[in-house]
Amino acid sequence: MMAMLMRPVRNHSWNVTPLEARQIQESLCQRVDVTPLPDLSQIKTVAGLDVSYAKETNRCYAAVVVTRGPDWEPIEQATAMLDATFPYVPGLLSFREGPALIQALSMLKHAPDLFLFDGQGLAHPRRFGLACHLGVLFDHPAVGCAKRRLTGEHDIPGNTPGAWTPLRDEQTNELIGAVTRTRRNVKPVYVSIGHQLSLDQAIEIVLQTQTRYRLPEPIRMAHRLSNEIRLADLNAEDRSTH
DNA sequence: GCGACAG
DNA sequence: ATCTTGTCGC
Repeated sequence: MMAMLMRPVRNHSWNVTPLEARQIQESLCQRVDVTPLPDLSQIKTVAGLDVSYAKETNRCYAAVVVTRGPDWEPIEQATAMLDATFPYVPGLLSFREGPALIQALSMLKHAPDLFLFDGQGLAHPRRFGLACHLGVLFDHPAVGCAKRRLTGEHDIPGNTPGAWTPLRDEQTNELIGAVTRTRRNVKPVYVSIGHQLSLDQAIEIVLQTQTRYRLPEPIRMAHRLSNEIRLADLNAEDRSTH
């Protein structure tokens, strides 16, 4: 029998109301582990994860691409198509994308050393963004790398690759992420802890997996793959309907 | 009531 | 995020 290597060590109902979703976040956020990894150089493979959607059908197309450093060439990929049962609500993204991403991860034959998500981790109103959520469910190292801000205040980082400024909760002054410049003359990205590493290490992962574009290579590849399977699915649907 | 708001 | 053409700039 084939062992399922990538499966959550804990789970919960995904068929919930927005109110219940917030309660789950407030409960699970206590399990986020910000202990630094003992040795970042032991991270050999990074999985980029992303989801695209079909406007009409509301279907989710999840993609995970496992890459190996130092060049971050893809070594394995997996996808999943699932109809969304939850709407997009700022702060509750993981309840929309989570089920499809979990299914895609379950298809992998090799466990990546770390998950890199297209979204926030701790830089979230309840400190439990997508990267924290799946990191905790899989009990696996995870990083959040978002293109836009969800919450927190910050200054603009210097226009030099690697430059970053703290993203803080203005009320508590808590450090929740790092606004990080990956390329000169390009808008910075929002990096935050997902699970089982430090903010410095999360930043380092994003910078190391970045090549010549704004976003880390694993995320770019997952983004492309999710779009590919979506377009393929929509084309197949057209051909069967006509 | 008004503005903000990952994907 | 998706729907969409061309267009400005390195």
